[in-house]
Amino acid sequence: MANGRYNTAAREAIIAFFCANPDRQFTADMVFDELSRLLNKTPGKSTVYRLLSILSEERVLRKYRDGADSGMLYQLVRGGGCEHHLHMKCTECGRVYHLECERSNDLLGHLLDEHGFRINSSISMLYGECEKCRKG
Amino acid sequence: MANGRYNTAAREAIIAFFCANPDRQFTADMVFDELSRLLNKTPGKSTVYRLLSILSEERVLRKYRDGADSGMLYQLVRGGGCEHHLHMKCTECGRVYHLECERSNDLLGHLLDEHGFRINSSISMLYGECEKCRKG
DNA sequence: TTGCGTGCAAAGGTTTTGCATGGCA
DNA sequence: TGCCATGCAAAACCTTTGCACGCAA
Repeated sequence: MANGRYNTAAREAIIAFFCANPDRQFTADMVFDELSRLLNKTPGKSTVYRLLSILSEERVLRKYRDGADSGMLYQLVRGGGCEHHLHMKCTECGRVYHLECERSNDLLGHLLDEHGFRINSSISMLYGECEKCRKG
Repeated sequence: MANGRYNTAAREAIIAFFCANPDRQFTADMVFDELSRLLNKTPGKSTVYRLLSILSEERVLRKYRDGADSGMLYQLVRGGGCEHHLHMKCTECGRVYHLECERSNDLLGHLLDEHGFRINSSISMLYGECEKCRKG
């Protein structure tokens, strides 16, 4: 590989798994369980932890915590532009929505201009219920 | 006490400590260290953990995690109304600001009416730099 | 052939829990 | 007096790390 890393089965499987679930996030344990189901030969848990850390450093994944109970969570980093809009995570289904609407960006400008707060969108998260879950 | 709990020195000291620092948040370890400095007789660490959990259940404190590295954090719950506005935490100084401005609330209404998202303000947090920290 | 990747087991840090004792009301 | 609170130590949990071996390029 270009970056001085080898392209192994475990690495490919993890990337493929996250790409198949771009708007969801998983703990190391959940990834481990999924790989166990998908692959014949399951990588060890420490390999999963190591790959998740490496992929986070490479900015392929985002690593964060969420709420009071969870362990570390990992999610695929979207192509680009996420630093320019807010995100909202549904507390029911866990999906993350990109709030790429003008009103959200207006607020960020207002907070900077009038309140002096420079919000870092890529690490901020709003929580609530999405439409599907509210009406479901 | 009214809620079937006893009012002990450790409990009072923890509440007093958080009341003295209403806009900051602490790990159990930090609370333990502070109490060690403030009190002659320091409560054990497990007592600190237990009291922090109990106070969180009683909604005196809020218990949450933050970012990729931190342990559990605890912060005093403000008197009321926090469920009606957004909050912003400065990544430099750690202070939490209450965004009780019309524009923030407009956004919440917009997200509900136009996008179907019902944001839960009390568990959402924006991160960024506050004016003081930006200007050094 | 070189050096990164992997698995296992052990270590590390944080938080919780069991149990006997101590203290509030 | 009856519960709740506390301290200590052990357990539980999640994540990282050391080391020897395996495998990609």
